[in-house]
Amino acid sequence: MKEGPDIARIGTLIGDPARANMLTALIGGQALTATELAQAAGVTLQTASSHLSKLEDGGLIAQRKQGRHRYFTLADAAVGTLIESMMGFAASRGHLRHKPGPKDPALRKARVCYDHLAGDYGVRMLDSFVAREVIESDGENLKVTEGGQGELSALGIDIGKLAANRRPLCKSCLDWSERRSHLAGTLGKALLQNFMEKGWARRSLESRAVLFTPEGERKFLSLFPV
Amino acid sequence: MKEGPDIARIGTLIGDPARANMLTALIGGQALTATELAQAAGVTLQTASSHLSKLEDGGLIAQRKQGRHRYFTLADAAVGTLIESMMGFAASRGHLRHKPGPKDPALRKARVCYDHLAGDYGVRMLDSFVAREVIESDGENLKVTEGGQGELSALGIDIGKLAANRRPLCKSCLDWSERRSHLAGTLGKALLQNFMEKGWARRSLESRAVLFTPEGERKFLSLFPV
DNA sequence: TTCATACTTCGATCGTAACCGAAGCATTCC
DNA sequence: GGAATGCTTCGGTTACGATCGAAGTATGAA
Repeated sequence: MKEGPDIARIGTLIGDPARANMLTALIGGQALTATELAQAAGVTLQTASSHLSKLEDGGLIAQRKQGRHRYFTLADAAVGTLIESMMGFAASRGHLRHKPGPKDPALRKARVCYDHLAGDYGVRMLDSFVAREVIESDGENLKVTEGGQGELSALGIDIGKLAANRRPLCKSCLDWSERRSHLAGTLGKALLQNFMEKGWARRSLESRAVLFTPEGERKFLSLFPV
Repeated sequence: MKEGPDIARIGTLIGDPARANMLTALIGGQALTATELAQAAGVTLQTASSHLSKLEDGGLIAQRKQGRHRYFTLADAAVGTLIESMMGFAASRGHLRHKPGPKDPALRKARVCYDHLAGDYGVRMLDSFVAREVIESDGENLKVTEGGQGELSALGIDIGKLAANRRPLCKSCLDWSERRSHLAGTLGKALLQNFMEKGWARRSLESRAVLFTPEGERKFLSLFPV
């Protein structure tokens, strides 16, 4: 009867809260097991299994067997782009899931986006890298410049080791609170880890907020000027 | 519990076939009444009314009362962009709604996209306009050039009259079969109308296909070379 | 071999939302 | 005024899918 692409089908796939949680858990780019995804979605393993097979049938995710684990990832970059654009759109309509509260400002300031830094500070860091030509952004993709490698290793980041990983080194990730991009990928992960190892910041126990110490905040801000 | 934008909510809104049909009917940019949308969705007026209020609550559509009619439109351009990107994505996963059949090639060749020409011929026309600098495309948006106005009026298109309309003159619309843009807006509508008035083409009665006569096809192809 | 872990499949329950008939407003036409 | 049109609201039915317990399969460890 009707012609054209079936947007209702992918709408339905994304429309279930459990599946939406799984997909958002996967936009970090890391492969996750069924058990981890069940936990992220807040459902039992059986239910998660059913959701995962639906997402796979729909072409949104892919799985890779490894021993007795099954690692799930987004099928390709297009899925991540779609999810991110939907997040931006949802945010623009005021469809947020969090209840406004005292911890909200902290979340907007700095929080974990799966494994890397997001929020105001995350955006600021990427902006600063681009302004100082440590990272160059040719349209969509991000790349560490030749000169940038030295600056990063001065911070204690071993680029060569990170590049060996199959997960992309740099990735831009749309920030729903700032509506701008921040740095994801293994470099984004390594940087956040670096800050925590130096004692500049630690993860909040109750939420995804990243809490900076006074000294850590001072160093971070001077390291990444606007 | 969870933070971030609620993509599940807009997923659910788009995920219902009736609502998806309504939204796709609206991407042409024209305002439609509840009755027209009910017909497009294939449901009764009561059901349509319920869907429309949900879409409005979700910020996807807007309504305007006019006499005893209510005209519905997409809330803004961002909604159109989202729907189009979802259509492109759905097509890339092979989620099409039409049953493959004899009329399928005809649809890919030329069809109506609400009120303008889409498919291979639609893409070809826009490409040709851009190549000959009748229309210029600065990134996302389309604009008729100074020199282009003469060429269009030679075809029998009165640009001044079209520009008076509140609906945008030029609009690019992503083609799900070609995965490239074609020309929408009042100009796109006027051109298709023009072809049909000249007897070059007519709409198929069973589907959205546009059927060219042998002579019309010859003229069209020579008018819009690749 | 036996046990443990990781996950899928089956089966049954349950809640929600899509659906339409009927009735209720609002606006316009005669 | 009354009738017709356009749409919304209400109420009740129905169907689909999300959920989880229990059982089944596969891989790895002891």
